[in-house]
Amino acid sequence: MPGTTATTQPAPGAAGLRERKKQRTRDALTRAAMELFTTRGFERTTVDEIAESVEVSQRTFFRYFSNKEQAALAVEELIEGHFLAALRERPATEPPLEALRNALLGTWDDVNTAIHEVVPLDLYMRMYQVIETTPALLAARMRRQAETEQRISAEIARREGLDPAVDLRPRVLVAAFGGVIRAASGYWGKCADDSVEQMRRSVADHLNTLGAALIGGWRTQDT
Amino acid sequence: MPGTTATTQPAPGAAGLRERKKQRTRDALTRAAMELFTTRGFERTTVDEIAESVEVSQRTFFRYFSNKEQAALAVEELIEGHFLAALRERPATEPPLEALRNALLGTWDDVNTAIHEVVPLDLYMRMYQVIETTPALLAARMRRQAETEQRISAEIARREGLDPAVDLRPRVLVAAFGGVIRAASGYWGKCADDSVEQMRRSVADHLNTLGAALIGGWRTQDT
DNA sequence: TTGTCAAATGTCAGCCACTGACATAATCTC
DNA sequence: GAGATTATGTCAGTGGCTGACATTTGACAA
Repeated sequence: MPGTTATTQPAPGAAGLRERKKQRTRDALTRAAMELFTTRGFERTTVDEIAESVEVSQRTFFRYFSNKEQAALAVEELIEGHFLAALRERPATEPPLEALRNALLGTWDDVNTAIHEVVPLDLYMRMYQVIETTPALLAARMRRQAETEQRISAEIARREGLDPAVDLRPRVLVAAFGGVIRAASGYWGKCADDSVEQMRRSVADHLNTLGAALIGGWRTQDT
Repeated sequence: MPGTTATTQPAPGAAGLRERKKQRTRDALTRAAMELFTTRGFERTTVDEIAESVEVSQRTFFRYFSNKEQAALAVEELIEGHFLAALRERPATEPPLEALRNALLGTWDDVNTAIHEVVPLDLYMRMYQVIETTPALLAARMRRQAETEQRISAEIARREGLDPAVDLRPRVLVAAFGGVIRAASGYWGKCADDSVEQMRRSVADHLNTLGAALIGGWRTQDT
């Protein structure tokens, strides 16, 4: 297999040639996949076609992606990875919802540039539409999101010094947070020509609404 | 295809012989599938094996279930169907979260008997474990849950006279509600010998917690 | 009962996602 | 440059899923 190069963490600057080559084929594969998915549709694109267009064997494709869906969701995975990293670096003094909010809005630009290193933005936007209308992709996405929410909850619980097995508040908060994101991006997806900047504002607004209901610290003793 | 007999709505008493036969094979298939999945595991069970154990062709299996996952999630689908029906019948005077809560707790027993008409309860409980540990099933489940949450949000919005495209509160509330359910059932799944009754209590408790933050009506003018 | 229609099932051929095993070729390390 | 690592190609095979068509089975009326 192509070593365990996490999709979310491209090697810093210049690792060995081998690593750089792997990163290139991975990017080429995701890009080719997205290109094909957006033109021909997800199910009407075969893995062989993707592999062929990068001049790589089908087997190699499956060494980079455990399945066809993963290639389609590579960018979203990248985004969530960035978000999680940002969250971990929020100062411990911020109350939960504020940390989530700031992590999201604070890395918005970083994320955009990171995406752009792999695919042009409009390709990603078209891909977004395909995902929204392809059952297999929706399922795969939901699953990943559930996993991510799990990790986020764990991080929130850690920050607040709670036992996530007992106290459900982190989970509930994150579920609500996720709900806002999903609702907002669902809305965004429908207005085809909305800019990314607009979405940022939209999300920010909705998060404010949520805040009214859930904001505030949970710590028993305050520092 | 075997007509559009909704899985969630078994014919009342005695429809034609044809209908009854269909229902019987459908139940037999789900039961056989669950039996095999719980003993052999999901991926190590082939559709041919399921079909064969009911003495039906593989093709017929796929006329009842659009894919292997659906057979594994048939019971959960049944449950969510019941819940949604119950929600629609809650009096319009109840505020949102209370309606959700009452719909859930009020149909608990109905649901249990409905399940029992198809499979023994302990089989369902074992199946629950399998789902929790099988990626493909988690993905399929998440997807269905997302769809259900969507429908629930729509119903809440309707009750409250809100436009779901504009006002995100229904979505957020339902997301939080779903988060509680998922967290509670996740917890339930881990304590192998917990009774269903215990879970009912657990869910009820956690919903109370949530209530403190979100309960109350949203209507602009109260009746 | 019987004839007719519609719906359910079986059979068969085929596509495609995905995997294990082994051979080959490209980097890395010294 | 030799030898250890690691990525890639090739090949054969399994299994999910579908379309097409023939066959059976229950529904309904004459």
